[in-house]
Amino acid sequence: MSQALDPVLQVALDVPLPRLFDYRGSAEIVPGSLVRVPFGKGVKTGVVVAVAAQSDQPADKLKAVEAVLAVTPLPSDWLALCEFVSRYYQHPLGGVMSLALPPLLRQGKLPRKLKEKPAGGAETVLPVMPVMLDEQVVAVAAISAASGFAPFLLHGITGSGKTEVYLRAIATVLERGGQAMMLVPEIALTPQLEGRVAARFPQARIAIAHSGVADAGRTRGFLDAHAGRADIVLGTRLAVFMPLPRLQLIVIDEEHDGSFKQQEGLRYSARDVAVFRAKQRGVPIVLGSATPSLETFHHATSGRYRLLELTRRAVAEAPPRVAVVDTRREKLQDGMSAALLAAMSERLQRGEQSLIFLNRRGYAPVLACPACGWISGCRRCAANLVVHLADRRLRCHHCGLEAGIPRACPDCGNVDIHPFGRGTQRLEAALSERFPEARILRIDRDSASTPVKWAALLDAIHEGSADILVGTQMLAKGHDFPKLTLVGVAGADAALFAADFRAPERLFAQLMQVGGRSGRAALAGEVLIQTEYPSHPLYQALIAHDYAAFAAAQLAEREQAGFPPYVFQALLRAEAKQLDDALAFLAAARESALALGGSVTLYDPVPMRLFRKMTLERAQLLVESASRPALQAFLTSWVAGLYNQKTPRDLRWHVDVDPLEF
DNA sequence: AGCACGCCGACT
DNA sequence: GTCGGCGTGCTC
Repeated sequence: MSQALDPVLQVALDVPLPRLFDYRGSAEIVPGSLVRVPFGKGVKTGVVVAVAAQSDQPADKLKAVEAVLAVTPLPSDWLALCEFVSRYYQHPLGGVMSLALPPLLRQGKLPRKLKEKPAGGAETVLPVMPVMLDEQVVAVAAISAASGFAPFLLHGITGSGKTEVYLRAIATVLERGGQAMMLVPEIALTPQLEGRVAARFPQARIAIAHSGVADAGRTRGFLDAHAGRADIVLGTRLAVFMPLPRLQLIVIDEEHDGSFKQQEGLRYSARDVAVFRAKQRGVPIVLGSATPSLETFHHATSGRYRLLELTRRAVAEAPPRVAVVDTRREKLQDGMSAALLAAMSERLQRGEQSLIFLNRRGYAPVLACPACGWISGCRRCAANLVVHLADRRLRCHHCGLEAGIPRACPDCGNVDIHPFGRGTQRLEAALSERFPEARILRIDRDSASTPVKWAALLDAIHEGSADILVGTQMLAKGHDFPKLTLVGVAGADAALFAADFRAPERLFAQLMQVGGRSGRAALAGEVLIQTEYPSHPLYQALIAHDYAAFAAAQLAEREQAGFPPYVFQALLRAEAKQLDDALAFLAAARESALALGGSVTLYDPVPMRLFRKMTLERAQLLVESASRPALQAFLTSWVAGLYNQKTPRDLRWHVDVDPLEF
């Protein structure tokens, strides 16, 4: 009799099904509780999402909750955040929560008893507060004066002191007894930032949240934030899910960076989720960048976000001089123009450093047979194996497949096969021939494969034991190289006319960023871009250091062509053993979408650019709408239908809302 | 996703 | 005669 009065708990479980599971509970279990429940054969950990008087399920199917974890129930705003993410990205709620919870809680465990860490160091050293420029003062004042939801774009050129603005805004929040959350794109950037934050706020308790933090530490950080013990949460995209009862400020550094978007599983954008969260909690959010994403810049110019500009360098005298080298009429020597070589030799004589930046993706050399046209392809992917001379191996960058370098062409037996394509290794060899006295350092995935190797490379650069650096995107981020005064850029033109409409945006950001590596100390910097399109607006904007002009031109093009941010997109992707199966699934999904109606545009299913990965054939279907709510409403009913229809066993599908990569 | 149940081949 | 292949179906 009393059983019928037991409350029904709706529990989110980490199973790939878009629904909750009902259990019999007891009156003291509230939403937000973590519970252990019997599920199928075993036991799972779940989150109580709601409590109801009765269930849609027949009473005899309901099982009872086995245990309640001794954790303060998660607050309703955290549940609402997960529910929003689940709805927006069309991902089961249990899966969202599983990602949002730290590893131990996910498994239903608790970390070992917390050591009470004394708040603040014993000897309190007063932090050094740099003097700010007027623009920084204005920005800090605007952020600190904001009340309620207030999104800011902090657009500041490299070296203009964005971090100082963040720190001052955080200081205000801490003085008011609030918590602050700061997200950065990469794990590699957190240690140095952590040091800087800790030095500035010796009294504050800081929780670090990224995938490199050990399970117990991450779980403790989560509980510290949840209990209000942590004052500052610092981390990568997953930190956006930390529960923060006293949240008063969110900072997203390098907001344009693509790594805020997860590219597998739950494909969420931590930046966009953070904006939702700021709105939900009614707090200011600062999106900082030297090269904002066009989405964010569009919001800023249309008045949805408030624009704060830092136009002056706080740390160095002048921004680097940017110039183009017209390579149309010139015979390049190993890919380098006479002007670039001359500039490099000048730096050598002066004892300064040069950096040659190879932009083009897939610059890596493949093995090719000139006799029959054979190329070293990957068995599992629609990609080529890349030659790694360091350990004389061929490697696939998509699936990790490795092979030795064959002596002869496997197709025709020709022994004269060799790497094709100008990679960093080739360039390094050419440079050491040309500048035999120079100490050359190559920085790529091979030479910086581990954090230790990477740190050693950075040390070498810092202490000046290298004259010429050769590298790819890795070098663009985060680090100051005081002796670097020349950046040469090769192979950038491909991005100007790429099929990917975001390629120019990325190129601009990258060149701006890599240019910012030069001349950050007392020495003036110079950037030389080799190009066959010297008058291209993108390069002209770089020369003029005019992000706004570039962004305006790009936005005009996007609007004209009907690309984001003027249209909203989602992709349905499918992968199967046979490409035809993936395409057939998408074609059927398209038919069901047409039956639903709604103001969306449905494109044809097409194989993905990397149409085979890990032996699976992949295809995708693009959906667009000029209206975000219309797209969302459509996706909700469409995806519900996809879950209900039975799909072949070996076919996997997922939705990518606001995709960055096609 | 797991993990069951459920019918057809090569093994002690 | 069984062990076991992975095809379908369910999990409150």
